Amino acid sequence: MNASNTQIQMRKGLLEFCILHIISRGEVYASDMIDELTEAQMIVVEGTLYPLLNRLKKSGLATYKWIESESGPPRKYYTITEDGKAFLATLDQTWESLVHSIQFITTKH
Amino acid sequence: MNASNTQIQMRKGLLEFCILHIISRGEVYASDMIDELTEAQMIVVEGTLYPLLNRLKKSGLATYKWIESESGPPRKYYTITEDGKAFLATLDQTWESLVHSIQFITTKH
DNA sequence: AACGCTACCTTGCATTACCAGTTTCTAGGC
DNA sequence: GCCTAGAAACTGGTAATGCAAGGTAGCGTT
Repeated sequence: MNASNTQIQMRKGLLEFCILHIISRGEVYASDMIDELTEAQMIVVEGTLYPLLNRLKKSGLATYKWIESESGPPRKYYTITEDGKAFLATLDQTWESLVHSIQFITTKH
Repeated sequence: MNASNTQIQMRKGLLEFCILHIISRGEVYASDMIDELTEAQMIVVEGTLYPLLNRLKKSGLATYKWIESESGPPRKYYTITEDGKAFLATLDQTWESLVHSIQFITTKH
């Protein structure tokens, strides 16, 4: 039970939330997402991201289309679906509730 | 991939954080903790709490002593250790960082 | 002594993130 | 054409955690 492991565990499930937000703003592919997450200090590796994207696709929350690159292999550009938008709205609420709950517990005299 | 499951996943690792905060305020036993968490709208069941408390004990972050009840079997009253206080301080920082990261991602134009 | 309640604990399952690779595809040099 | 380098997507295997559904034991009441 060390701090780095706890950090990982705290982030569990929040990645899905972050990815949905990122793809809700426009078409991006995996490397773009990693860049954005890294900028926000949420380090993610490819091996984590790809299974997550496949889960989102399989659940109908996200979709993608192949777009050829000017240099290199084609890329999967992801976008959010209508179902994804609705789901994201509930996740926003869940996150708000969670923040309030933690606030309540951590600030109690 | 439904909302309730996501809710569960989002809370992963945060329970440990909450429990440490609760026992840092004084001696409590399991039912007290569940009451406090429920009041904060963090639903927890016994099967989740007891293994977590054993982990905290085994890691030296928390300790307990048996106290007899006026009505019923004796109870384990938990308190935080010095190591637990130090660990809790790092968790406070981790939580702050996490909130900032999510804030950064969810509010980006 | 039989029952119910309380408190503590255990087992099996599902989910998720990480690590360490592998495969596929394109571009460019020989 | 052939080979290498690099980018992009993907794939087991492992570890950690929460949940559901139980089980065990002590205490008081009837």
